Amino acid sequence: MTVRLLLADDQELVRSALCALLELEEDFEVVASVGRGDEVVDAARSHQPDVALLDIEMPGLDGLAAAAVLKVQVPACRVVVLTTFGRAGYLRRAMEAGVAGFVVKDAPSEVLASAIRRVMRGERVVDPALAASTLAAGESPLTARERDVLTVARSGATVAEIATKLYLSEGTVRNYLSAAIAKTSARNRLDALRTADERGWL
Amino acid sequence: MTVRLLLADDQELVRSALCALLELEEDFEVVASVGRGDEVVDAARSHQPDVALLDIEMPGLDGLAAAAVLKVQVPACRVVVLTTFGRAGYLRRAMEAGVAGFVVKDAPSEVLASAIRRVMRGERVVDPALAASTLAAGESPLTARERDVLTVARSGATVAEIATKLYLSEGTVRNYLSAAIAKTSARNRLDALRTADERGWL
DNA sequence: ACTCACCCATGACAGATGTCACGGGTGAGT
DNA sequence: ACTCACCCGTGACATCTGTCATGGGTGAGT
Repeated sequence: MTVRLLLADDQELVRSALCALLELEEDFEVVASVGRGDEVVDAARSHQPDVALLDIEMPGLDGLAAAAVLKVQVPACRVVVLTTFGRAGYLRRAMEAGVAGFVVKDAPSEVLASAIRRVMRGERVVDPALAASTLAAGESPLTARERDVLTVARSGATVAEIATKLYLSEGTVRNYLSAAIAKTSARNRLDALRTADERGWL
Repeated sequence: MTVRLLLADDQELVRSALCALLELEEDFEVVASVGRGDEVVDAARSHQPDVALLDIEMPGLDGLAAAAVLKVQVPACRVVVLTTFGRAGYLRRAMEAGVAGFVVKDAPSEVLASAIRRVMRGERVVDPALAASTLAAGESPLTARERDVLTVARSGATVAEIATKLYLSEGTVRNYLSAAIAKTSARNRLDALRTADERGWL
């Protein structure tokens, strides 16, 4: 019984390389391959894969968002997220999206193959080291607004510009930034941005 | 006549996937495969590949630095840089390192194959769109010291901290930062960091 | 009803940051 | 010799940031 696979990765070369790699396994068959997040669901509907391998960084639709939609629209298709970064926030969001497996790209290829097979048996597969770091990073202490302010600040905007963009007063923006800096125990706006980003709090 | 290839990429999965992909071609043979930049030269010496495929982001030694060393130590081995980002600065540094080809990972797989074959014929291969953007970004107007200050600032350090770390006075640090901000026509330290990074000026 | 967390805002203040003008030292190129 | 670019520094100034106290409004939970 062969496993029918859907591949989604925005990097053409990586995608076709993965395809070549997986086709080497006797029991795998790649039935569809897309380069954008918003093409995942359509492809899954028409090809009915058993497992979808999704990268997170994709144009159109985030891989995790795609996973969430897939969960509803094509529930028979299980999702394995395959991404470059094992960042804490990603894992958390992935779990919330109902993902069955989470594999980082610097794992050896046997890990991916075995993850796919185990997911097919109904198991949930996550790299233990990753799970630990996610637990360590914890839930995001940032409120919605604090996140908003931080993400706008990321582009290098001044307080005044953030205020205009979010229809807030400058004082309010400063307050949110201050709160965010305190919660990340940073010294700076920049520092806060860095650590919040690292822990997947954005 | 088969082309002997050396693969270097820190992501296990991508590396073995690329290996599978390239082995599909009749005239390619992967003779070595490493995951760290500082293993490239040793592997090249012992396996004598015709072409080395190097990723840029690697632990130990930068892919471009590895290319430069290779140029001297194993001159018979041509280098093709294969990387995620087509950032302007990378291309420039690659050319300075004497690289023969530059391919981005979101190119289709035929591009990589043909690039390798063309490099074997002695040609230089660069994506035209990439070359154009590099030309547009231009040379870095930043002086060495301005770069230093910026890179330290990246970690979210304050002026005082940067000063201590670089053994400078605070005033000098402020001056350099100010100059860097002006040269990138940014509004901020953060903004300057962003744009300088984008253009490969760091 | 009451608490609590979050939203938004204002005002005030210390300290950090960015800008400017200025000066002195070095080495490379003309 | 002279220019020029870069290095490093100082001092002063305006502005931007980050912090704190304070207060009002909302909705969810007890």
